[in-house]
Amino acid sequence: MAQDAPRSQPTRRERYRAQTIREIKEHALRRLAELGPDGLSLNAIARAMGITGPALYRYYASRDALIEALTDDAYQDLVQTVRTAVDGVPAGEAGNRLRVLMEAFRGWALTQPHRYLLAFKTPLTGTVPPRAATRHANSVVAAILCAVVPHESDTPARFAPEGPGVSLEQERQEQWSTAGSCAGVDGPVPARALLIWSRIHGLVDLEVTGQFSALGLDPSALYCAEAAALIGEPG
Amino acid sequence: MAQDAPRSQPTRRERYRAQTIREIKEHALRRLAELGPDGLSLNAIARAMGITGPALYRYYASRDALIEALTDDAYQDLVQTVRTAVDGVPAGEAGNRLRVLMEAFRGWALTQPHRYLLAFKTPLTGTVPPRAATRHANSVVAAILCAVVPHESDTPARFAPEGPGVSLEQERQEQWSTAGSCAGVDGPVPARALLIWSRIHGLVDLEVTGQFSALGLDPSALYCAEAAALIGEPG
DNA sequence: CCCTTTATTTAAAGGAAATCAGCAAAAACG
DNA sequence: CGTTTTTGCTGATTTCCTTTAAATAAAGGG
Repeated sequence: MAQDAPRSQPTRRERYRAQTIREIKEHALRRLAELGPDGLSLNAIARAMGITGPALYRYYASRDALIEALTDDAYQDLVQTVRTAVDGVPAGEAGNRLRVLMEAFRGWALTQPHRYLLAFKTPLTGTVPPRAATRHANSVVAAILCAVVPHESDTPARFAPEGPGVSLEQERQEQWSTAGSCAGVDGPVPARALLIWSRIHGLVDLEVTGQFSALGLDPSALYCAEAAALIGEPG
Repeated sequence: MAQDAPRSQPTRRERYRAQTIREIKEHALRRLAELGPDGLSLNAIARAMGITGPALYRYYASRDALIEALTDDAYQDLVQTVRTAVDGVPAGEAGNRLRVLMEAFRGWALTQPHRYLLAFKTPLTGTVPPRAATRHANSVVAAILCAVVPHESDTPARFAPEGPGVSLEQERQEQWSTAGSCAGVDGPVPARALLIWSRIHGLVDLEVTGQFSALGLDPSALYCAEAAALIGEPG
């Protein structure tokens, strides 16, 4: 947990270890893309890397730990991609920012569907990820909010009725100092961000899982229609 | 393949076999609900039934075959539930039909999230289900269309641009005589049904996977907002 | 009562996850 | 330089799963 190195410079070992971890993730993502989430086997990754299975357990405590790390990376990468894309559009052009947001989101998901499914297909319900889920969901909503709330705290309506809004503020300050640069996002999440998220997710998820192609049609026009609809009803 | 019995009455063996299949599915669904999709093991099912593992291979050729059967059931059940719910509302009240459609869809998904995930989170992309995917997607769209297209072929816009609209009509007549009662659904799927589907799916999927509860909020108000929005822009 | 079909079992091959004991090399320390 | 510790890895083992193949019990039909 606590790093012994005083953060002056990473030792040779640390660099080597970090590189190995990177290599493990690369192989894992490759197998994930080819074989699907169930085909992800630590043994196979090790074999592909030229080492034996148990060697990987020095880097990840279990198969689930590796999957969790990949999921974390996926959320982070998705959010980062969306953020940089949106940041390329002036804050004044709300409509264009939304369009860019949707295209960035969709593009990321379509170019690496396995990672999108890894992030959103896993039933967080139940017992699987306790805190990570909150962190991930918050990061996505924060990115959307950042993208489309024009100036500052617009917040046309609020959700999160009365009960369990406790652990939210905690999490936000514990783990989310990196989010930053989003003004007026202290209270419950504004409804507009959730609306946008659910519409984007609906389209992207149906497309990624192949439902549209099963129907024999191209959903591009639907994205345009949804973007237009969202711009038309800006809260 | 071909049934020898002339369909006059099922023999004792056939009844016994059907009951066994039902029992297998029950145990499978129970384990699916408890352990998730990856925890579904033919051996465990057999053990719970008091028989040995290989005995199940008389009923399902493989684990995937069982999953496929469960997926088929899930789609059929979902569509059936939605249809009967919507049929309880007069055809004139388009807004209420849409609301009932959304609530039926959501209710079905929330009461059995494992079946919803089984149906929609399996990456059909790639090699998994060739024809079944088309059948399933069509059944969902047909049910939505049936629910909300007011009188007959409204079809405000059309998708499926030009290319691969070949196997659609074939499938529709081969396997879809049961759909029936849907007027004006010969050509490409109207955009409105896809719009409704993607919005419902976005909300339901985020809720089922626990993203909303991870945010600490109740998405009920979002459903109302989306229903109102869809009624407000009826194409 | 025999014979065919069906249901189920045992046996076994093949693979994966996870854990343990042990070995070698690099690093850290004297 | 030499010793100790940490780190990376191997091999063996355990358990569990899927799936095939062969042997056995049960049921139905002539």
